[in-house]
Amino acid sequence: MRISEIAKILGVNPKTLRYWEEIGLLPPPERDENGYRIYSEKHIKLCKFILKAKRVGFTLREIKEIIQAKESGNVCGCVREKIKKKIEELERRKAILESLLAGSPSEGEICPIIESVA
Amino acid sequence: MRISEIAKILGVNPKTLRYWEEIGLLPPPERDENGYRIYSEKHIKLCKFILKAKRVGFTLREIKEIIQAKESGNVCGCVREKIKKKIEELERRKAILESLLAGSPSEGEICPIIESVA
DNA sequence: GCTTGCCTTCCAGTTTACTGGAGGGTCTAT
DNA sequence: ATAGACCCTCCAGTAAACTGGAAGGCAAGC
Repeated sequence: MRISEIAKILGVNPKTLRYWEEIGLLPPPERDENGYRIYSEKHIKLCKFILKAKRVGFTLREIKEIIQAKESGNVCGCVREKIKKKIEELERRKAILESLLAGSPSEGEICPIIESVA
Repeated sequence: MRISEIAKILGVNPKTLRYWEEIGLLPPPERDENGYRIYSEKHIKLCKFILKAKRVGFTLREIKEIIQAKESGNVCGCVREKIKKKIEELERRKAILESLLAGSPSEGEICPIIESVA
């Protein structure tokens, strides 16, 4: 399938796919005799993974590392480590946010954040 | 106190403080007769708030909005809304990450993420 | 008096993840 | 045969949040 078709399925701009290819995130697809990129189901799966990984906060660099780890075999430990660290980071953030929300006992009276600023 | 002093206290680059001032995040401090910026305790508090807000994932633009909301009075609702949305976002991310980790039943055998890719 | 170490402004570069446009080729329908 | 919708490459720009460097001012110490 051609670039705009897969882009539509994934809900991304075709340029984004070329960009991912350019930075080595996406393996270069076959080309037809016109030089048009021809993508396969494998690409769709990989792109969906990339989008998912992006949604949870991995950078393209990190995603690339995960994909490369897969290719060289030694994967799970590395990936699990990354994910656990992300979760810890999210929990830290959440705790701070909740502490800000919880700051004022009489709900909605004075904003604890702004209090802590002023 | 001068720029490098406050920068040291906060653990940031003096350039960062000038940048924050430039984008209107930090109110311009007084200047001494040489034109040097002179910061007060108020600036330290505000900067600490900024750093905290950054740590939990607010952008400088959002932080600026919060600070401006404070100045115009109508604050708490807006800030609480923002925080709740951030928390929801974090929870969504966390759920996805945990689903990835939970994917393989026999701990450490096959990486569910990579499985879902290949 | 000269170096050192601050400070100033201004301009320019960095990273990440795209996005847009120019300039040009190809295929299909009318 | 010509318009429209694709595709290609390449170059350049965007946004966010800095960071670096040049060029120059001031103040203290040897």
